[in-house]
Amino acid sequence: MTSEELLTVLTGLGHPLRLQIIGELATGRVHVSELARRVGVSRPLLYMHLERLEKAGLVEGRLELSPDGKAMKYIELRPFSFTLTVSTVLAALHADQEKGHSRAGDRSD
Amino acid sequence: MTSEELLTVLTGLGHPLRLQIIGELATGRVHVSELARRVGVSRPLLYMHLERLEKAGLVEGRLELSPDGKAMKYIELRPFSFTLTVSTVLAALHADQEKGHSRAGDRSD
DNA sequence: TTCATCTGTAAGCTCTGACTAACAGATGGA
DNA sequence: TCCATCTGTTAGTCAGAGCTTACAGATGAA
Repeated sequence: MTSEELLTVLTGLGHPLRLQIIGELATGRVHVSELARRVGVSRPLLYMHLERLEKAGLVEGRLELSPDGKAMKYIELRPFSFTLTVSTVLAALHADQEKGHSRAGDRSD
Repeated sequence: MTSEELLTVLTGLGHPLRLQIIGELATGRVHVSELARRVGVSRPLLYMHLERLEKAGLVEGRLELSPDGKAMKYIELRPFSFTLTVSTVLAALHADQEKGHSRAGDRSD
């Protein structure tokens, strides 16, 4: 795991609303509009946060057809487990060098 | 651990430069000016990042006198270990309610 | 005294993450 | 038809994290 991937997870979880979203999804999958109502935010805003969670691989969206024929996008939690220690960080920084990234913040692609 | 504390750690680690700082400190304590040189940033900027790391409890600063009488602020890593799972998040959200932190979307059941 | 090093902070700029308002398209039902 | 629901996107505002420049004070050595 590179530091870039690690950072995607860290900053992905690093927002109160996104923690709340994780909390809501813990009990089962929910479609977007319903989720927006539950956490009390607008849909466009929710989309933005979901995008970050999805990029971090913490959440997954699936478009389905409801019984009454309406398109519904269901969001579900992807089980995750990360250990945060000094070793984790060192491993990430080391993985960067293997990939040719000389420093944590470098962007060559 | 409340979600606020969890977020302090997540956003505390959630920056490339701060990961790099952790990496530098892993081999041993370093004083501020030297650390700034190693990670290649200005001292004022480093102070800002150190402040965040310190608030998250990941790092500790100690002012000491060098052999030649100069004041030196040594930064050292505080060993940490956090597990990031859905349960962690749920526990944090639960801890919030115990503390009476109410939000807009809170349920009272 | 002057220089080089260390400490610490304040003022300001920039850029992006966070957020709102408004749009456009599709479906089922009254 | 019109209304209610769902989907998705764009344009724009705003606040704060991130960063730079500049300051001020202390020490030891030349």
